[in-house]
Amino acid sequence: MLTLSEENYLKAIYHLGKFGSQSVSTNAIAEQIQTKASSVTDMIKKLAEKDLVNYKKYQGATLTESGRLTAASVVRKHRLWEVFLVENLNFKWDEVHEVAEQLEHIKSEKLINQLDAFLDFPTHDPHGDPIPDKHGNIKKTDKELLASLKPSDECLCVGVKDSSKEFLNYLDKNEIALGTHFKVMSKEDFDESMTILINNETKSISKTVSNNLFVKVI
Amino acid sequence: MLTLSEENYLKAIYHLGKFGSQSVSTNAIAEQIQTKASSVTDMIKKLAEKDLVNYKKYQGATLTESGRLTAASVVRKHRLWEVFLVENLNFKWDEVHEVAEQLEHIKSEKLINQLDAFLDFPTHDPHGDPIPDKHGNIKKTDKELLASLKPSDECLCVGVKDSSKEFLNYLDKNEIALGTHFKVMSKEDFDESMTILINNETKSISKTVSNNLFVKVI
DNA sequence: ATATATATTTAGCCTTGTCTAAATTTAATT
DNA sequence: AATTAAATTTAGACAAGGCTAAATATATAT
Ligand SMILES: [Mn+2]
Ligand SMILES: [Mn+2]
Ligand SMILES: [Mn+2]
Ligand SMILES: [Mn+2]
Repeated sequence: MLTLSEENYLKAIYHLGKFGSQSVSTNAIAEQIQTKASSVTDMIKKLAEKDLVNYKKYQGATLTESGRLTAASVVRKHRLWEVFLVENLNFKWDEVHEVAEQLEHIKSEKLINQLDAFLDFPTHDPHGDPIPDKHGNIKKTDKELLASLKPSDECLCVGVKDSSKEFLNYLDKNEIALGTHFKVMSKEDFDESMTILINNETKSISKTVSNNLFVKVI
Repeated sequence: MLTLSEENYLKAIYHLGKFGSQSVSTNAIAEQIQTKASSVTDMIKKLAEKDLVNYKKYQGATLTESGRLTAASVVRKHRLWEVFLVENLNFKWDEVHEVAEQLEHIKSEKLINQLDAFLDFPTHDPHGDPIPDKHGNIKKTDKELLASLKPSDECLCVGVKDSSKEFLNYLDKNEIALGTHFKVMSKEDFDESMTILINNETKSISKTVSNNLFVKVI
């Protein structure tokens, strides 16, 4: 059975290295987990010992199959809890993350599978991120960044790349949520800002924003 | 903010010493928490430092008001989660405790208050134990041990004193649950076993059993 | 190819919470 | 009251997980 700390390291590698398939640097993990590189080295060694990561000195780490499965399970729990908080406990999408960071470490097969059923087997969390199934598989839907669209393109908002409180609050203020319909009106060459039509209102959004919104073209 | 371990020590004192009002011995805490007396001494000192317990060498510990409130909050969370697991996630009353032991340490005011509302403000957990309100108060209902009743007394089962898996399984097997109606038919002088009427069936139960069932006389 | 900068690892220390063994205090018996 | 037993505390050690500073390896720039 893994500790909370070990689970967090596996999750970091999972997120930073394409589900753990790509090598992730010590520094990147330290940044993600808000710790020091030296602590990361220690922990990676321990995880390698337990056959959860592949590690070669100075070459970063990837997840083993066992490590990937564990990380996916933690992510699954995180996202299912986020759904529960929003759907049943009146949390807003910018309030769920910290609590889910705690709940994702609760150990009970039955709990998570029953929660999954209770929520009617959701496929995505409140930020549009896919929920791994109990075998760690995610079926990836095709989505792209709003920034990549051209004038006259229409799409639905299906996810956020940055799910920081600040960005989510910005979206709330501008009445942008999952499912919101966008039509690209124009794109400024100078700074790549966009004018888009939302609910019959035109709004100008910066490149930073369009680069952090996932959409599905329709 | 307290650690998981500190919370568990406070809870132990709360449970062993009448909500922490009575002095609890080092050994009793060690037994409850499954640790060694020397570890308890260390932790009690730390909690006294933080003004959560009153401690005098060799005299055991009581909870301060602050400690009592914290302990009650942990117990509140534990019991609310138990209700959730039984009511919404298909857990049986003998399956909830271990998971609640983990969930009780999740830190979020909003989470627990929303959970309380979601469950419609339950007053008792699946074992009949009262749920403290957000101020740590419990309104105690009058209940007594089945063992104290006399022939011809009738009552409803309102709680279990021992909520071990073994006892709960025994009750399941004998179709005894919260709300079950009992009528005492006779009491054996020799071993204090009782014959009671349950669902029009007479059953003989040992003193051990009648001493662990809380009932409300009607 | 060499020098410099950056990334990573190592070494040594710290805190939390635990343990065992020894010392001390309190409780129980003679 | 003196002795023995039991409970409690102290002393010293350890593992987990973290940190800082120093050493080493890799990457970048001259
Ligand atoms: Mn999240
Ligand atoms: Mn999310
Ligand atoms: Mn319980
Ligand atoms: Mn209970």
